[in-house]
Amino acid sequence: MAEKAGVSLGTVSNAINRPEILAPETLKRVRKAIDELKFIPNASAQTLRAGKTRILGLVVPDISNPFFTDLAKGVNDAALLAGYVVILCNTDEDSEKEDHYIDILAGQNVRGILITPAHETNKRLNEISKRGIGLTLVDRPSIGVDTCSVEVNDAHGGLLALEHLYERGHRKIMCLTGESDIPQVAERERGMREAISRISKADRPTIVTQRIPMMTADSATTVMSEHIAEKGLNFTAVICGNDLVAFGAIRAIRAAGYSIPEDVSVIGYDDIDFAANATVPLTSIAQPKYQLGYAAAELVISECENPEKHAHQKIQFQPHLIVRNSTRSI
Amino acid sequence: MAEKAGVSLGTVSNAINRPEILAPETLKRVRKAIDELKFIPNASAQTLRAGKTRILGLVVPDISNPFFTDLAKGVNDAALLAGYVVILCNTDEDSEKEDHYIDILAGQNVRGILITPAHETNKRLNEISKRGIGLTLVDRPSIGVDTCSVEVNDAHGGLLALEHLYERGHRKIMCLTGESDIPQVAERERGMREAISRISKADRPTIVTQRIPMMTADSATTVMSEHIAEKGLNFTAVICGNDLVAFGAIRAIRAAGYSIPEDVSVIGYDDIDFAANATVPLTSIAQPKYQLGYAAAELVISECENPEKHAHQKIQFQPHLIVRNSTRSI
DNA sequence: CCATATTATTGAAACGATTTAATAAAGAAG
DNA sequence: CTTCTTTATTAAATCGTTTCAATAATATGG
Repeated sequence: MAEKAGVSLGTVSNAINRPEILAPETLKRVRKAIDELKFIPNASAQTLRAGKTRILGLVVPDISNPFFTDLAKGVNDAALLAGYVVILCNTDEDSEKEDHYIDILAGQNVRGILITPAHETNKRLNEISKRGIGLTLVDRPSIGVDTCSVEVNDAHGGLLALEHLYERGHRKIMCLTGESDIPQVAERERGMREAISRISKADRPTIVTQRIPMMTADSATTVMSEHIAEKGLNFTAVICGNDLVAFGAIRAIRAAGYSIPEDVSVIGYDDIDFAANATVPLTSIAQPKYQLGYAAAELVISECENPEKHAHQKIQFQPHLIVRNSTRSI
Repeated sequence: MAEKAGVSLGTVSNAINRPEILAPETLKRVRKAIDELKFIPNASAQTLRAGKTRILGLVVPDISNPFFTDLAKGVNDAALLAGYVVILCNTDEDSEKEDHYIDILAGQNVRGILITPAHETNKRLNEISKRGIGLTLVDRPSIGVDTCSVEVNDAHGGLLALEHLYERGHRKIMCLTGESDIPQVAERERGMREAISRISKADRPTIVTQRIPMMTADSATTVMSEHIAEKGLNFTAVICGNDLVAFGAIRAIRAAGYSIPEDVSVIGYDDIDFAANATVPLTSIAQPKYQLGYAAAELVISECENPEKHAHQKIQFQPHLIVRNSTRSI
């Protein structure tokens, strides 16, 4: 240690953390020694003593999905500004991997965790808070857990999608989405039902729901192909769980010899950057991805820095419809 | 602490790290207590004792680019397998941000750093190694720095692109790419020159190089629009720095009233997932993105775990051409 | 049945910082 | 010249783990 300056290590600590209490002359001497020895405090020791790091954990189901990429960017930027750093955890929608990562993050003493749980709210989440780790749910409502959350009005998104198709004359609509234990999926379906209930009974469209195991293009292609093979094209429009799913569905529909939007209208969700550049520019429900991440990071950080006077809050953004060429009137 | 099992903390440590030396009965008891108390070892304390963390830093210029997303996924997966965790740093191609992140990572005592430097090799990189932090260059040759590197044969990629266009009759080719201080950009141009040199002198195509400040779609659109406005369409094909740049270029070309591939052939680089689903499915040079990240992570980890008998190595992958609809014969 | 070898567990030191209480030195007041 | 403040510095405790030497318990052999 830097007692090359002829002082005790307590004084060194003071020189770094409370320079004002040192005699100017001593301070100068210590600083010189610090410089000469290129002394850099050991973060682990500091953490161990203080019990808190400046690390956040971000747990997402699929970092390949540009939605989460943009979100992660928002988180990173907000974190950097506050002097935090982010550990990225990709779960591939696998609950076990999710749990494993949560344990690792807890072990790393992260100060806060931002998570989009892959499935229904994870039991482990309660333990996180109990451990004194900040927690914010991202793009998920906070049901059953007492935390902050940042979400988008999914019911409204579902409603927008359905109304759009209804107005264009579609009466047989497929909903190609994830498992119903995903709160978000459930919410959007609720919004769709709400939209339907507003329509006069005689004219109500029928919905055929097709669930896919993973929210990826490949998964969507497989399920859609099977559906068409078994039941034919028993719909004129598809509402997809996200844009990747929409791309996958389009691929399958085309492979079966149909065209978009001539034979089938397709609507995506998230409005990722590529939606505009897709083979058929994709009609989609836009969400403020970057802002979602940014706001979420600000929330956990505020919780971390001021745990006692922190009140959990829920920020909700509104989605909106972007009409492009993948949907048309019939 | 978990002396609920009625053992000393030394025994708990043994139960976790060298279970074979414990009496089976004791082991069972300790494990039960660990479960019940949801005990997770404190990484800071472990780190303090061991003098080393199990954290890697990944520094990339643009996490929004699916190329880096896939790469990051590879890094994460390899890291998870070895019990490491990854801090993600996005620099937006900004050297200052890059330096700042490197300092932060050093302060966090990361065990190793994986970096794709935005510009010419960063001076700070030498300091990293000196500090005993593992270092591997990703998707960049290691010039001037003594490290491991994982790269793709960029010269060959450039050659493939040029040969493809030459074979299809293109003789006036634009190269829309980044600053020449990016080694990768330089390498690809070298490959293109090599391809040209193989062609009989009379028939050699001319190359007009247009550099863009950032490797993003927006940046490409701006530069391409300006070029067309000033000089008209003085080329029949464009070789782009990456697929995002290609999308941006296509947007500008279309906005100017031309069609792809009728008026201009466009070739991208990276073959990101969306290349196949793009408005015009994009011809591109494919790189093994995930493997690149995976291999890089394995390299740093091996360096970290065995610093003394580690020999720096350079892994090189080969790119290959994927022909789609954005290029055609003239 | 004792001595020795073997196995299982424990106690204490160490890692590197922060922090608090204690001490030493200097200055002011009586 | 004491005594009391004030200021500057230090010694020691602490954080949660790992590790090694020491001890206790059990088994083996003579």
